Amino acid sequence: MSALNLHVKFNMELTWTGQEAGARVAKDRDENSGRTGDPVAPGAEMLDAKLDRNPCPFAFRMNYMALLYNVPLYGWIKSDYDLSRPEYVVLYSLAIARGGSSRDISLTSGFPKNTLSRAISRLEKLRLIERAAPEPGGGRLQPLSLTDKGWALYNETLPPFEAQERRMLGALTPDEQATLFRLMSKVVRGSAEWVDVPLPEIEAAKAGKPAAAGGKKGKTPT
Amino acid sequence: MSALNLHVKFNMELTWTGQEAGARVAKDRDENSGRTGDPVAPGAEMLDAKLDRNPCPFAFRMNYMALLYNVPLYGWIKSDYDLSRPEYVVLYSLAIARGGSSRDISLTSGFPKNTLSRAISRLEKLRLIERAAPEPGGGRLQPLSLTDKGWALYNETLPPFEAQERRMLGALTPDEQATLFRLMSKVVRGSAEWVDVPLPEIEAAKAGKPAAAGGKKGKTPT
DNA sequence: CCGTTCAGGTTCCAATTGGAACTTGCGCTC
DNA sequence: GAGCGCAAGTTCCAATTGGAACCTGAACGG
Repeated sequence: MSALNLHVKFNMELTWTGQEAGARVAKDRDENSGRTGDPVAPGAEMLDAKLDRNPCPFAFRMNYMALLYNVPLYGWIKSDYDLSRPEYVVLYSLAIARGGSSRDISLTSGFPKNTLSRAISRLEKLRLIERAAPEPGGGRLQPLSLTDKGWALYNETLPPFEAQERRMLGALTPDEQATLFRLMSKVVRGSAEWVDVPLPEIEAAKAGKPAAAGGKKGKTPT
Repeated sequence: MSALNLHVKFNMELTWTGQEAGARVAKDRDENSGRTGDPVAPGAEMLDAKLDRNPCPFAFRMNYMALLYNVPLYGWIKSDYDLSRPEYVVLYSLAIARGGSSRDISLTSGFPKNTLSRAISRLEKLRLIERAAPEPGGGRLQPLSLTDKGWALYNETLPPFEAQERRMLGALTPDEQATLFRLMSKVVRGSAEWVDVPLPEIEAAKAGKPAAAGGKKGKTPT
């Protein structure tokens, strides 16, 4: 991740339609450059396209918002604290749920366990977290927790994360914020119903066309 | 990204409070294992913590939802079509906004331009996209577009993306979906106001503590 | 026109990543 | 209470990634 400083002005401009229906993008300044004194932000047309003519408008918004949030914050954590994103995620996760294990963090953050293993080792070496003795009934899980130093770092770095969140939500009224919050909660909670059910559409695609390019593990059931 | 098959059951259990206030996590089966016939999903406690006791509840939901969506879909694209995520993003972007350039895709997807350069080269080699002659007034921008083969691949792979989106929104009524959609749009559109304004909280932190660990470019203004 | 600036795109290379195989120790069964 | 299976965590290594430097051609000013 890197760039991301769109200025986003809504310009409509749907000139030049190719052969099929739909809009074209190309350059932005176009007819404006040197004429209208209104410099359209670069990439604005594709942004509009992705917002307005997207078969997955929800997914795009979601990913774009994640970008807006994560890029500046983790960039800052990296440059000012020299912690990678997985490392900071571990720290953050333990601040919220002390005693959590690598597995828990993996399941709630999506990072693979080897990446987390490394992150945890480094944080431990930096004396930001520590491993407790495994719980009696808890299998091989290693309960982790923040050291005082870890807590200090967490407390020191939290405000910008909160601020960015507030800033993003600033476009909404308090009521709207509450609604957004409620609906997103519903989606997340609802995901329990289907997370481990494979998408029928994918199964169908696989059945019809058993692994396209190369077809690594070309299983062709039926 | 890899795992992600939580079953999410709401179990409350706030036993064992450390020294400070707050909840602990550790293992899940805990008192249940072998007793209650209700196997709590692994990681459920940390999930609950991240949902209920998170200073950035909005950001978590956002990232978690992105995970739910992206992991299975891009995993499938990788295994069945041997395209990386940036590669598929290029394809998708051009399907929506034909004639777009690498720069546009970078700005709307967050991938750095060298990653996209590679992705574009590969897609071109695979005859999925092609570069058009640069537009007259468009600087050095390379307008890109899908080949017939590219369109075919896009049309073939789109349904699961749409299906996953529908599945995620399945927890909401149509009205709620419309609301969620409206609010997310507002947040994204509103971001134009602040994307390139550095977070005051970060600036303050930098001023007070000029680059912590190591302090790569230790600028100490004032 | 010619030089300078600027930005889109490419290349280089070191660092990070993550799939896969492996290790280890709990907990279950016989 | 010995063996087995399972899953948490680690290690290995090849592939991907992305920061930084670079290249190149358009646009602009003289």
